[in-house]
Amino acid sequence: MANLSSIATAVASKPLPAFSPQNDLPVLANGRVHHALMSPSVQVRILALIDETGSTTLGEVVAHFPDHSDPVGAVLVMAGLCLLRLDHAEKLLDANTRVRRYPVNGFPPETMMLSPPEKKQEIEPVKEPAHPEPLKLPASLRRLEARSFRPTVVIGSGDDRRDFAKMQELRRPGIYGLMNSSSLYIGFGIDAGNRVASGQQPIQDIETIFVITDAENILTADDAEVAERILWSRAAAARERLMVNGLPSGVAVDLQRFSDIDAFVAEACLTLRHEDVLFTRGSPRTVLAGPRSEPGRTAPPRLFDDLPDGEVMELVFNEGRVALAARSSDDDWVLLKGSEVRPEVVQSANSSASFLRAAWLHSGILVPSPDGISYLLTKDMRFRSAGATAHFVTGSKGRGRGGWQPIDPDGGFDPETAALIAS
DNA sequence: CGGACTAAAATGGCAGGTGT
DNA sequence: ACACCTGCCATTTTAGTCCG
Repeated sequence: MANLSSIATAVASKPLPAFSPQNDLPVLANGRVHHALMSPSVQVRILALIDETGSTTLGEVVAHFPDHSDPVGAVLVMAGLCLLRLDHAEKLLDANTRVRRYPVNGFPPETMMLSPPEKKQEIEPVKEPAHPEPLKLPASLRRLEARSFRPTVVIGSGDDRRDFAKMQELRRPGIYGLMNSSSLYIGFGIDAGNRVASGQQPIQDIETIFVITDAENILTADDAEVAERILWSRAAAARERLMVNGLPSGVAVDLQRFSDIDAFVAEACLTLRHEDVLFTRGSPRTVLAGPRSEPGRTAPPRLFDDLPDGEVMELVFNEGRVALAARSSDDDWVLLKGSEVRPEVVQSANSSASFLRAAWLHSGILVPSPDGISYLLTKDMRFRSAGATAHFVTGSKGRGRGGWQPIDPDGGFDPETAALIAS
């Protein structure tokens, strides 16, 4: 359930980080940087220096602060809070190192920077290896990269949607949800924060908005579109609210990337559950796992040797691969389990062909065949047209209604047919 | 801020080209 | 002759922009 009071409680219960001169961690609060090297006037003078021409250099900063013990340190403190950015910070710092606001016309993300330890991830300019030890590995060992994405979930009320554009960590590819008491809109944006703040409002009386971005900002726009389709499916399957928009299209994606993005979305869903926002029904495990497939996609269960409803059609393609589908009507096709699916997808194919391969391999609906040259469908899956079914199976366009030939399910001109249907 | 309008993109279908 | 791929098209859906 959407419960704003619970959100407020969660925020209020978080202890404010204590900032003291002894504490080396800089803190941004009420628009002001608190740190031993900073004072309000130093902060304002540095920013003014940058704003004169859009950038300045460390040399100019030093020249303008003859009375300051460590003006460069002050700049680094602000850079550490993502208020400033140093060009080519990976090189040696010198008087020519250029300093700008972060990222371009960035505005301090205001109240959102209250947890400096989290922000450490984004500190590019300050090169201080936090964990020097773990970097060294014995030659005999190899470190495996864990999955790549880590969600940041930010939530607010519909009335405050403009504020989402003020957070730099939301000004990047991400996904979002707009909720009122009965409906939910799932969307994605290349600039998620801005999209929420100034985009069209597709539903009435929005009470709650949440935005999910990647903490390391390595989620690309394409990844975000994949995440959008995954989140939509999860929310639709949860049946807690009416989905305003239809199934997003997603983009082409491979299995490993899909799995990484699914894990990213799963973690965000679990977070929303903990805050009592969405995904509150069922067990946490169910929330993490998500649905096996998109709602309405799985056909009704069929017993081992039951024949499917409708006319059974056969598609032979690609050097003898065979797929079977039951056609109930022109817009209701069920691809039967056991059907072969070509692993490859042609370049001109629509995104769904590759997306569904990845999604169904991920959930076990599609498995490699024993001989390894095809995928096999393990469940009856529903499609909206003959062309879409063929498109998925062959991984290519061009096989419309005509590719499917009726067969006689009771008997067979092909002895393998019955086994294929029943398998 | 939000509704109305416009632009852009995705979908499924199909004709036609290409290679075997 | 056949299977398969590409690219175009009409239609539908979604995103973006303007303006009161």
